[in-house]
Amino acid sequence: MNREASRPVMRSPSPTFSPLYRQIKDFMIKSLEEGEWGPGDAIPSEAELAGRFNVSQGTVRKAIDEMAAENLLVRRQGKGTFVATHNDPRSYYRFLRLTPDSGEKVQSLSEPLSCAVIAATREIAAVLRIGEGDPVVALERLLRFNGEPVVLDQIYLVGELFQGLTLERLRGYDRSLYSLFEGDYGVRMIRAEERLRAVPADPHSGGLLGVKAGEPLLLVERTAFTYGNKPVEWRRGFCCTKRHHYLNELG
Amino acid sequence: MNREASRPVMRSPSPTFSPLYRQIKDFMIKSLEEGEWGPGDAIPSEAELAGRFNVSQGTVRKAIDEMAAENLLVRRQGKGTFVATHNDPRSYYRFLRLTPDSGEKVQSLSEPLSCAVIAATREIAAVLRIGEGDPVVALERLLRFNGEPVVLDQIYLVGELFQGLTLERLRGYDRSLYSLFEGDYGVRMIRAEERLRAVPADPHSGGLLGVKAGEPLLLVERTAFTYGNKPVEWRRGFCCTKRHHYLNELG
DNA sequence: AAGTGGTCTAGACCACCGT
DNA sequence: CGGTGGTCTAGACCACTTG
Repeated sequence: MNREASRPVMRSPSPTFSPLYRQIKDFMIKSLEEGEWGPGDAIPSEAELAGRFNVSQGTVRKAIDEMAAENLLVRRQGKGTFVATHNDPRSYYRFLRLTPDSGEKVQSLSEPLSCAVIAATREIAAVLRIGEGDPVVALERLLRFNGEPVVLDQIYLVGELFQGLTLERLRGYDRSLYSLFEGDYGVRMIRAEERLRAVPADPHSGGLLGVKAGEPLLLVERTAFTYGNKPVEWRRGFCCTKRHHYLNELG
Repeated sequence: MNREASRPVMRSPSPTFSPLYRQIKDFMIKSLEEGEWGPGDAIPSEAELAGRFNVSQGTVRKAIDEMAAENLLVRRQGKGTFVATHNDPRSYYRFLRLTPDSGEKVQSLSEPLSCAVIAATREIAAVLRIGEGDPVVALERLLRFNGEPVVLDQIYLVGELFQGLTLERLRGYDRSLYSLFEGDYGVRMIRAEERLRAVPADPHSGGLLGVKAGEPLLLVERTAFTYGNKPVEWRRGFCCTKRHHYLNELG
């Protein structure tokens, strides 16, 4: 990547052209994917990377800027640039949009109910892009806000990636699920899509959330992706929205 | 803003320090607020602005970059930089998250039902930060997807800003409401917050949406803001989510 | 060809963090 | 103090649009 001979650079009239900073970004993302730099680690300094890629600091900077905007990296002035991690208060609630109507900050607590390996149904297989019948870790958990049950989550994970996950392990963990996934299985969630609907409570979910069957619940279906846009989690969350709501910012 | 004498710049050990590019950004936002550059207009070129502010092009560029990231401006290579507008297919559905389950693109059509000036209730006044009893334009409309009624919106607008809005005007308009607000009243929505809940249908909304009273509807409450974070619209949307859902991307 | 935004460089200096 | 990211400059050249 320099002005001289040794460049993977593709210049000008080429359909596959991409600017230097993007090539560098792609390379760095690959480094993240391959675990060369792990969550929480400091990556090399801008000057170091500029030297390594034989480009100016400004070009490295632009690559890092984009990755920071995508929450892949976190910059800290004077200290360095770090691989983002769910094991960090700052990004702890990045994927949790449910909040109390009162606006207060309350403590949320996850109560795991069950955890088992099952065979992927056709629906699960389609979402996770695996084969029907392939192993899937299915877990159910109740999310409480200040002790009050608010969300019942039914979570399905690509079995291949989460072998050995048990109810005991989940029970002994006090941080977010994604923090555990990242730490124990090296699977980092970087993006998710959620689909929301209003549905009537069934006896099972209603019972756990303290609402009568037939009463409205907010159903949040989430597909979560790791590097390379690979879906690794599908979950259904049944939310009681009597005293809580799903908050979304439209930019 | 130069290295010489004539600068509003505040340097170094100052609690109110802000970098040059941010001062330029603030100045440009003020220009937008004051209508100096209207929606759809081209703003001066980067070189022109650099000369005007007496800074380098890179500094202006950084200011514009941020504004483009916030959807205030739109860059078009070779043509110029333009003030964002809702009257533009590209940003037409920027605030509409409801989509058919099938994933098809379908035509949505707004059917205005009523439009009147009312006195702000305590709740409306609080959200819009106006006085209780102040004039508010209240309008109700039905949103159809492929003819099928899907959303009933109850919309409240700061009366002072939307004087003279009538049902006839709404009926004769085929683009988005925000496009009309921007064109007829010079009020541009730049940001919104939505709060979602599941609620039982009442006879009124249920009737219009074709669901029985008591059946679950998705309630979307939106507060929309114009420049300076000023709330100018509050709306409640009752959505039938039998064949549609609210889609959200979590970055 | 002229004008716009997009990329890249080389170098300067500042702000912040740790030792 | 040295090392990090953050800001800013001046100038070069490329890519895209329009006339």
